[in-house]
Amino acid sequence: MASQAVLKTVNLKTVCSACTLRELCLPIGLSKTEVEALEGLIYQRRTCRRGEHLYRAGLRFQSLYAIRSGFFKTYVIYEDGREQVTGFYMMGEIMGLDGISSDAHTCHAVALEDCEICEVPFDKLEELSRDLPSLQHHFHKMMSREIVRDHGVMLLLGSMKAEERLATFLLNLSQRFQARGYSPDTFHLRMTREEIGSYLGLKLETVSRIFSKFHEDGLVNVQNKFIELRNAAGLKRLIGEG
Amino acid sequence: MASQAVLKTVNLKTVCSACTLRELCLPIGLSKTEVEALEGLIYQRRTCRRGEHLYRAGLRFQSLYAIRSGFFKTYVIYEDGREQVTGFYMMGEIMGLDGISSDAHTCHAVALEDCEICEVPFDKLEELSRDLPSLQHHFHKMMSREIVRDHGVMLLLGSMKAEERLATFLLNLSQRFQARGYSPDTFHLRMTREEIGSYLGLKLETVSRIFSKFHEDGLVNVQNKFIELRNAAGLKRLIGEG
DNA sequence: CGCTATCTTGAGTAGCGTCAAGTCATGTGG
DNA sequence: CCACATGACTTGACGCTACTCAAGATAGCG
Repeated sequence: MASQAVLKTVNLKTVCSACTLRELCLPIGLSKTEVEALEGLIYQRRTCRRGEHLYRAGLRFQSLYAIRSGFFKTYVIYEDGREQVTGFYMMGEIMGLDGISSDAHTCHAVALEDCEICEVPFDKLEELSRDLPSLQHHFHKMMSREIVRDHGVMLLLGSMKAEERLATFLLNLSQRFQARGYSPDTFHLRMTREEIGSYLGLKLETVSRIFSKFHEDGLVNVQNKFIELRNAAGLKRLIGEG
Repeated sequence: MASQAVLKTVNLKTVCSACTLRELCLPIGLSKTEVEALEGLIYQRRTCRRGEHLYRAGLRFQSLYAIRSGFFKTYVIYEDGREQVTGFYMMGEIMGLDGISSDAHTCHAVALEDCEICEVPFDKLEELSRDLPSLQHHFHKMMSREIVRDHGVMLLLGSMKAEERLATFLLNLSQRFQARGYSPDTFHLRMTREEIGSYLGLKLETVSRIFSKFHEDGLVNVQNKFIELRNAAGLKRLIGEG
């Protein structure tokens, strides 16, 4: 508990230029002075405890949020109460891009574990990006990447079977952990079966059953939220045969 | 044929400031001089015949495309040949935003009828938007709107039943036609049942069956591609009861 | 007018959802 | 530190939705 508090303080002092995530986050490809300018506009670095909402649909949009550590889910709620998870976000990723369209957030963002985030006021970011073409361009790339990511989810939801969806999901997580320097084969799921199911358009029982089947087939070891990929090639093959 | 050619010439001469779509397209909210600056960077206005591809996945990304008239679909193809329609685009809408992320288009765009489009070189647009904050902001809104739209499709694909999906689809088309000054109750579908099905995560037979059911229930008149909404409220009610 | 693409409709089936019961993990208060 | 409550997960039985396969009708186009 004490060591955690210390860690938190250290991290919160870190600036973009010293952040290990700068190659994944907004500063990608910026020069030293450009990164310093970007640092200057970060409104505040703060923490978000597990279960806490970072923002809610309908609230006024003012800032984007870069995740320094931790794990979030975003979701939308339809009029009749239906809930759809629209994404899982981890360190180095930017949340809140959906809010620009109408000056209000259109989805909810909740922390799935204790998190640290950098709040970036959007008007300041637009202002700065007018002076820094490379920041401007990288910001456009990040928005575009979100669109491409969503197209991938549409493909998954629209034309994959349940097993293919879960295999795709696991391989995607694996690849993102690897890009952040973690093991691609061994990781903890931060979300429940129900949240996975919502994201993949499946019921939680189906997710559970398929985890069990993958386990039996020797593709993964599953112990609750602890996942070990035993045969990533097998998972990939599973997707290609639809 | 002759009258069509004349029409085409007239339209191609039109500039943004005189375009009836300026309230839906990039010039939204720009001043007169700003719109003129935007006009200056439009690379070319050209036509695209039915069945012709405007761009293909993998090709170098250079421009965005604003639709002046006509109808497009975009789709992605997975390694194994699976095809997923990711969107239908009509006049005033911008295509190609997905290409920014990697300097290459990530999906295919094909005209579903003869079209007229304005090609906007992206580097020029970034350049100009550095000088025109309102253009910059509106461009960001358009990208964000695309993300929000995709979230809506994810909700549809992830948690709606077949009938709800088709009802949502019809109401969405209706609303977009209305926003363009056309009848919200009477329109021609430009796409096949198979393309609708791909977009909605359904098979073409299912789409056909549900059209027939809607017809029997007095919700819509369906005569091939000609659609007449007879009871929009009924369609809306149908969605709310999932 | 005939060819082809598109659409409709039917019958049978597979895959995933629903409902239900029971197990396991987590955390809290006594 | 243990007992218990609560939420999360697993597994089974059954049912329904949407898919598959197939045949025939219709529309669009040369």
